[in-house]
Amino acid sequence: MAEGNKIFGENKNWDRKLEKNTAERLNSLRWDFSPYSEKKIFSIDTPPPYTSGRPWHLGAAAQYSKIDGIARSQRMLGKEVLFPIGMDRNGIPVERYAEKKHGIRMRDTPREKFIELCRESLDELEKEMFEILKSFAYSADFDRVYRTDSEDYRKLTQSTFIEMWKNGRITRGTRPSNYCIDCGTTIADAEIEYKEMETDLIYFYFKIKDSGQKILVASTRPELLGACSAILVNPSDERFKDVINKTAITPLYNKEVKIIPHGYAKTDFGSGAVMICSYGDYNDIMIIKELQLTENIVIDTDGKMNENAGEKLKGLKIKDARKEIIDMLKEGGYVEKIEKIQHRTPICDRSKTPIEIIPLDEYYLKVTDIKDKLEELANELKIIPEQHRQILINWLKVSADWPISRRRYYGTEIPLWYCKNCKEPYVPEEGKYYQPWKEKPPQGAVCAKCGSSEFIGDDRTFDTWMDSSVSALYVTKYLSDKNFYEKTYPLSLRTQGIDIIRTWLNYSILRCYQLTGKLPWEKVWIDGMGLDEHGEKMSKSKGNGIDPTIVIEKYGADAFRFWAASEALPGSNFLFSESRLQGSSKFLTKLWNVARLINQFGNYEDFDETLLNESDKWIISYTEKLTEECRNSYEELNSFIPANKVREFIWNVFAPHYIELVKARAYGEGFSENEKKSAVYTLNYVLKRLLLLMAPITPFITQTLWEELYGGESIHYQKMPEAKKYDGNILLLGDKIMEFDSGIWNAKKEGKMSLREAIKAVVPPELKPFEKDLRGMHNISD
RNA sequence: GGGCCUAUGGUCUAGUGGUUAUGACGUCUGCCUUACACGCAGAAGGCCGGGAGUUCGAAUCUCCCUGGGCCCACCA
Repeated sequence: MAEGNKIFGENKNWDRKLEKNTAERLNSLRWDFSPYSEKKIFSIDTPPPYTSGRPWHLGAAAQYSKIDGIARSQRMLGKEVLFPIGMDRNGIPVERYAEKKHGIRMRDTPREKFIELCRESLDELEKEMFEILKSFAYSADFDRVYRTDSEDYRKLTQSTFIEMWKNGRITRGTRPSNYCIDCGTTIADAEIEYKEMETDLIYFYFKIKDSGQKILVASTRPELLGACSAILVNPSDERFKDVINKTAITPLYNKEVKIIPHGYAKTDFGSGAVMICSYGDYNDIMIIKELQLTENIVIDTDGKMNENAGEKLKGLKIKDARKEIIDMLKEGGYVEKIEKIQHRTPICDRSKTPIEIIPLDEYYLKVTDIKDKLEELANELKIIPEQHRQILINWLKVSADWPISRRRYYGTEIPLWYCKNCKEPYVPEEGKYYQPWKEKPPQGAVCAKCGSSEFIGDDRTFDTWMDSSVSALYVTKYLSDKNFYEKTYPLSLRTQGIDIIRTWLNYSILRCYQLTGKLPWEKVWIDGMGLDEHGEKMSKSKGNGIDPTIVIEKYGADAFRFWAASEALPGSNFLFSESRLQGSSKFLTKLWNVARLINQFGNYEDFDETLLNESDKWIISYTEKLTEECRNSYEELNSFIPANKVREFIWNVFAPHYIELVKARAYGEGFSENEKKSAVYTLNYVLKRLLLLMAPITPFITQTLWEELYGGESIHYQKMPEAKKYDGNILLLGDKIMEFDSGIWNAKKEGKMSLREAIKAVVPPELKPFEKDLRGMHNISD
């Protein structure tokens, strides 16, 4: 206590320096989870943050601080809380990061070496992320961090894949992929750049079958004419009303294609009629899928035209084929005109070559046949806030089978081999981590079809969402501990951002349902986005990301956490604002000074509550009502309400009215010993309660004040008190007290009196029980 | 371009059919009142984005428009 007084004496403001004094004790608190606890289990599936070159900006840190508030409040509400922390470490972002950092290209680097470089980067980046999390006292189980690229985790991803394979949930199909002809590989969306390039827009005619009519089509990709499977015109376009739904004949190829009315065709571009080819661009993919048109591929992976393009074009490179076919169209008299246009072209970010869309053989996870069931599950799930359910439902409605294989290096390997003789896939047993690109299949592997024992490993990896979509299974020990799994699955809660509903939420439900037949959680808590001060999403490309460490160093972690909790209701977007953050920091200083004052008076813990003064009964009733509101909100995973209610109470009621009302009594000036004790007891009663109510949101200041004033076990091991019965009538009288105070203050102000000066005033009859305190507070004379 | 969400004093936010619309930050005025000047007290500031409708009555419900956000797709 003596030391405590010293801390109070020297520090009039709460700041980062004081937080750092407490940080070590705060971060060393442990909450070991036991599935056998008698307490109610509350298990949380938290997002494993992506460990990549992507900066961990303030919006993300704010979200994690709110999630931590949920875990802390649930502990204080008496639950046994499973609060794991994972690191998502698979996939393209880290590959790109390593490429940039070392100035290398993934496919020019030996795979083994490249993986090693990725892992080094991940370890460095991960360290920084742990530091950030600990800087604001994230209270997850850091002793058991999981990593999605660990052998154990990848084993789970692979085992669940094998299980699904055996259940017939995996299919093969071709998928239009980005392909760079110069690099000779598929490229990821992240590796695509867009560049304005000048291109020829060719206007040429198709004949209409069984009539003398023609239709004029404009295309930048005439070499795909052989792949044309439909012509689209806008249904409202008067120019085409005579030919809609008729059949056109492709020039040169003489194939029949339908003229289909579709909103995708814009009346003001080109001729208004667009030909759909497999595949000119991504819209073609959408349209071909939507209208169930047949694809006809005319370009091979070497960038040359194939036999489907016809004798004259076969073997030509795309550019040459385009020239050739334009000449052929001209010769045939089909061409109306050629326009030069600026065209935003997708190009490979390395070779700067325009990308081609070419179908490749990929694995899919079946979705379409269980869409209805998934929608039913999505409706059963409790979603906070409710309004975000629609986003999930909308995606479920349009979801197709999920392509899960990727031609990348740093990811969980697809655990398959293929028979050298007959190409039949060989699937190993679950329960082991496999690396088919460098390992032989398990000993004794024999092809089920032809009996051969020679195999080639699949060198692809999974889409990263294949890993993260089973986080709910990993943290509940689906594979490794049956008892644990049964006690913890389904989990109580999934927490995540609104931006990954289509991916993480959607795929997790899909995968976990397919494997367990159940929803993975009871509730999902979906937070909004942290936006910059202009309301735009923080991102590396925009350069508007704000570094949370700088903000935390400047204003303190609790100010940051309090700001995050109090700024917006869960689910709403929140804009970064330095001045509001400052406001939070001022509030904490206010609380600090309230505690400094109360600390001076000591405490009388054994005071008999039946002897309480009326003013004290008033503020205690107020406190109980506040407790009720806060507890209810915490039960509903909402810290916005507690943060704001507590701030309003402290700043608008407790400090200006109650404390001023009883200050003289607490000092013992002109009051009996019992009256003094009653005030001091109540001041501590309320402060203690406020600290408990705020502990989940602001762990540093509450830990510090609790240590200084009340000692004993950490505040974070305490239970959130239940609200006692309170007197509604006295609360109404309290409002009158506050009105009376304002009246006096106004009168003194108008009379240019100092607040200490004596004033003549009449205390209204209903405030008689408070008269002595009021007279002391305002220095009222007769 | 498509889907969804959203719009409250200078800035942010509560409120979700019914008397004078909540609070914070900022602004202005006056105060160092033995916890706090990162404070105290007081004040100004809002046709609740625009338009139409439902209703006895709308910030609150419906439709349209406009701005913003998220995800998806990116113009033959």
